Amino acid sequence: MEIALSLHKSQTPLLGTSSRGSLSFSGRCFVSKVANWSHPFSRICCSSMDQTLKPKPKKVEYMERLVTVLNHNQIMKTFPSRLCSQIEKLVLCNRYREAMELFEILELGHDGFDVGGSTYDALVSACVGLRSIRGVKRVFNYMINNGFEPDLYVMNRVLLMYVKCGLMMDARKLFDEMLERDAASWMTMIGGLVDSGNFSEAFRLFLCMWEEFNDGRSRTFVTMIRASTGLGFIQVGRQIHSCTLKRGVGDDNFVSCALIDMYSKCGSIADAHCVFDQMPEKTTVGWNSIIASYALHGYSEEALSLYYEMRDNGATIDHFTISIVIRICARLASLEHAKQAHAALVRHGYGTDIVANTALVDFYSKWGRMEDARHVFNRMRNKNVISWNALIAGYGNHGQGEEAVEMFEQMVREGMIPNHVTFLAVLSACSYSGLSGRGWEIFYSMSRDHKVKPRAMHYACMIELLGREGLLDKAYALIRSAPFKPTTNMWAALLTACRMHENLELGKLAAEKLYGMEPEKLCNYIVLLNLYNSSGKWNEAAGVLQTLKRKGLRMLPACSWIEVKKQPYTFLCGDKSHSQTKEIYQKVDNIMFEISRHGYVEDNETLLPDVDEEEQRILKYHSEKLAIAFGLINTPHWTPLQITQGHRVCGDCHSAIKLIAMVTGREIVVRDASRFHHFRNGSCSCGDYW
DNA sequence: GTAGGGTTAG
Repeated sequence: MEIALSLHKSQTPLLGTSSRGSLSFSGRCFVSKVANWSHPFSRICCSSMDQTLKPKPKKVEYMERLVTVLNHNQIMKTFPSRLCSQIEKLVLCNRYREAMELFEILELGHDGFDVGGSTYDALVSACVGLRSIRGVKRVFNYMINNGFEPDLYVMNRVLLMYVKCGLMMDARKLFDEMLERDAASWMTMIGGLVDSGNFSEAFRLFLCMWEEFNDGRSRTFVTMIRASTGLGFIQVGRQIHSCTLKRGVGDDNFVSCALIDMYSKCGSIADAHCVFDQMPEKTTVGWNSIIASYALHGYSEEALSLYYEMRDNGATIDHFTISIVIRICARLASLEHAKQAHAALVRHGYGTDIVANTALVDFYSKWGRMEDARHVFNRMRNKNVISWNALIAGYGNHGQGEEAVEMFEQMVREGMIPNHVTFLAVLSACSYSGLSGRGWEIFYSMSRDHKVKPRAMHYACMIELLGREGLLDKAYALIRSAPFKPTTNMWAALLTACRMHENLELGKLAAEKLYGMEPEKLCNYIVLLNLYNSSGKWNEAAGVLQTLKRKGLRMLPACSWIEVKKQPYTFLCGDKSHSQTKEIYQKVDNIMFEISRHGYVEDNETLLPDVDEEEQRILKYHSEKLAIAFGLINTPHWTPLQITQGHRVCGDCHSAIKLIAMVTGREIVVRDASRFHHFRNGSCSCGDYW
């Protein structure tokens, strides 16, 4: 075995092999007669996915009547075998629900009829397809009651079903109890561990398996490459990579794609590209993997040009490709490319794909084009929790808090189970829109009604909500009442609220907590500095400045850029390097004059009170303002301006841009690394997000 | 002879 792994010390020792050839875990041996095991099922509660299989009273009546009629009929003698062949046919064409309905007739009318291996196999397949624990329990009970000894194949299928349903405890129990195991049993179990995020355990089992089966087929390595990706240790991934080369499966398409993904997620885009270059045949999945890799590392333009290269090379574009491209467009704020991707989605026949459509909802939501987002969402035939979350977050981030709450309520009514992201979206929507009462109701309902434990982010939302209302003591009390150690997000929310409401004492406390946790983070000091400045506490402000100096923390010059005719133009604060400098400055001055008539008052609060007058003058020419002026001069009046900033928008700029959007009638989208700020006709709906 | 594998969305 070529792989040497250093796993976490707290792990229990490796599996041992008992004299009977079965594995023992933690000293306990789980060998028992397979036919007797009914316990894995007895503890299983019915999955919600089983609802459709639950016979309705009327349906039972109908079935019983049907069976009674059949019992009185001569057909009865030949009927079960016909039923079986019908079940197998239905499973072959993926009509699992109907297959299980026929099985119900068997259960009701033919208990005692041993249907035979192939039908059991088909029935387990149907349950796997339906992810139905209750179904497999029924099939298995029928099997055991009729004296059928499940063979290895059927056992593997049941194991797979547990794994696919995420019931890893049951899967493990079954796996331990299996008298016979082959490579498929091992890799099903290991794959399940990888899917459930238990990567080190997956490696432990893999090492055990390797002693028993030296299974060097490509699909085994693919699973272990995924495990390396999950572990995040590139060295482990490299060792698996070298194993694939030694075994001669390094060129396998599946292996290559898994490797591209692994190298990219472990931080090496160069290695990922190297694997891609060496692929003998560049498949769609290969292209998708490399495009996604570039996108993951923030190389959006490169990713997009790879997509065009893929298209030009005649590779098949699939729904994965389009989903990735839409995501890239969201990051580039490129409406034009996104529209093309939307069209390609429909043209290639993936108009109903849930992931691609969710990516579109997300794209339009990020852009603040909520009508478009809603339109795509409404047309989706299938929606999952992520689709709902994207829409709710969209409404929330663009100031439509009531719509966000409404969608949340509709989601719950329709039986979709909200997760922690849903609550983050709806709570921050309540916070931004000042829906305090509703926010609290939802916060309390999280663990009570939806069994979702509030995390630090949810607390931070509530602290922000209280902070906006000026209820700073309550916000502080909430921090102290949290059942975990308060995080930086929570203190930062309190500090921001203190700055907003000029509460020096609490602000100082929050800032000190933050200094302890993030001593090198500049913005924590700046917020306190501004709080001191606005309260006229010059000595304290000077103290903060001294701390900054001592720590060598400096403000980086702000930088923003705008794309005009596919060409990006970059501006620094007070930048004079551009050839149109004169016009740009004139435009900024004009706009400033214009918006001052609409109530804009320049914020004279400066971060560095000791800079001279000339510098002060330059500092007011924020990079965003210059970029917007450039955009106003060089783009047609109907196009929205997309400004990207390398920093967080400051309060002064924020109100200025809002007013510029109003007086010029232009739509302005300002985005930073993680989120969009959207301004349209003077209404702004953005807030800080973590 | 069957089953276990890669890429996408908040």
